[in-house]
Amino acid sequence: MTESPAALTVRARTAYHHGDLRAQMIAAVRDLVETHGPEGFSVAEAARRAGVSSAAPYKHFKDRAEILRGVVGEAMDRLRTAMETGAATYPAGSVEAVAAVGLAYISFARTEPGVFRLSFGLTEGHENDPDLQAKGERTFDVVVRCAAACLGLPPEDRHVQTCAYMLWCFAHGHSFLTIDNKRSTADSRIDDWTYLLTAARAILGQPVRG
Amino acid sequence: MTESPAALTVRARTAYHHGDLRAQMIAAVRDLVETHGPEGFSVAEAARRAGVSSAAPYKHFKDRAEILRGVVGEAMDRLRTAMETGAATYPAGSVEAVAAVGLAYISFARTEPGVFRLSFGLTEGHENDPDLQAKGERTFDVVVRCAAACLGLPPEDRHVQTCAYMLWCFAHGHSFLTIDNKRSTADSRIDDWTYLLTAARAILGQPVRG
DNA sequence: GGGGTAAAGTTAGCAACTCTTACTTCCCGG
DNA sequence: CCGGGAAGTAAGAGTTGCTAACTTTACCCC
Repeated sequence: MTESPAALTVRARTAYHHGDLRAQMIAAVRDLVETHGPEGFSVAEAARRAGVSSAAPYKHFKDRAEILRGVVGEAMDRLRTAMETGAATYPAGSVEAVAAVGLAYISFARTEPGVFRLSFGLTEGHENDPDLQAKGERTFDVVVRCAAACLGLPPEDRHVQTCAYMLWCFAHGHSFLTIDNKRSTADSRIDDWTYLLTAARAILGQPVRG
Repeated sequence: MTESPAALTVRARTAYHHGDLRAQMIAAVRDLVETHGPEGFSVAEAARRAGVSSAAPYKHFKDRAEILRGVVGEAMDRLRTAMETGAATYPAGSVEAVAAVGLAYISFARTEPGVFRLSFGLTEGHENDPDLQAKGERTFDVVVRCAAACLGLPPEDRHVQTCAYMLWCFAHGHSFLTIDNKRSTADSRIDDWTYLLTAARAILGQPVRG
């Protein structure tokens, strides 16, 4: 907050002895969750990896659940930007742009299944966190805007909202079923892009009702 | 108690001291998972509820994960029968029958979110269990048969498989987003039935491609 | 009935984990 | 240079997963 060595002070405020343990904990947890599954994570092990005592993390996080929330919050940000850049690679208003958003979603789930599961499947206490809920809404807005552009309707339109939600359902379900290995071998032969494009066309091609 | 007829002997084989601890453990775990979330379950607490020592469950289950697998297996059976009876309430081949299957799926998720999450979201070691995988396939077959009847094609048809999978994705995603409280208030105003019927029409109404 | 056997339960205990408390170390502003 | 506070440590309470060694119980066969 003091302005003398502006940028450095801000960094030093959180760095200190160790060098921003908060960020390093989140990184360590991400790694653990990815390699050992969302359950196979412990504060103790993450602290060990960060090279600090097992009590140190509690100076930065209230409890275990808050660490998870930190990881999820950071993941949500990355997911949203991935979706936005995905949409930007196709003409605004095209079905392809919608499918690209879904592809970004599924790619995230594929490359970081642990964190993805953590973000959605688990309810270790972050199910009603207002901060994360807000981030979730912002992420959903990306889908809404793309659907609106594609349908030529304002984002507030009820039909747009419904379609966007249906698209989200589809991508979400597909992501989970894929990383949970629940798909039969027959399903796995078709690639994500075909699936997404087909779904987007099916859902957005519907007549406006109600 | 000592009757020595065959039927009683079979029961006594599993009953014994306590009265089928295996089943009581599964019931206790179901209850715990439902009230405290999928994470907030411990073998110790479940044993406490069943009125036995914390080591007793290990006479029936290899480890914690096997207990979970037991719960999931039992849940899968109930889910499948619910889906089958759902389909049976509408004329075979109707879109409504397909939607009813989805409704059974979502209703299960709504009434038993903990067990549902346990069955799908978590990967505590049951992700590759062949027994559960087989049960999963049988459950999916219900969707496939309904979709086939609706499309007037054999269940082995590629298009049927794809449509069934898409329907599953939708129901699965909708279930998770609902129980995870990820839906915006706008979405929650539409009921499950309308959603499902719309989705089924959109997906099954697609032209046969490939 | 009386013993052998195996299932089902017990207590005791280890290692690991979460989180708290009390103490130490280090940086920074006045 | 010194006091305050942030960031760390060590030690410990309490819970958990699971194992080992033991006891109790019901059944089978003679």
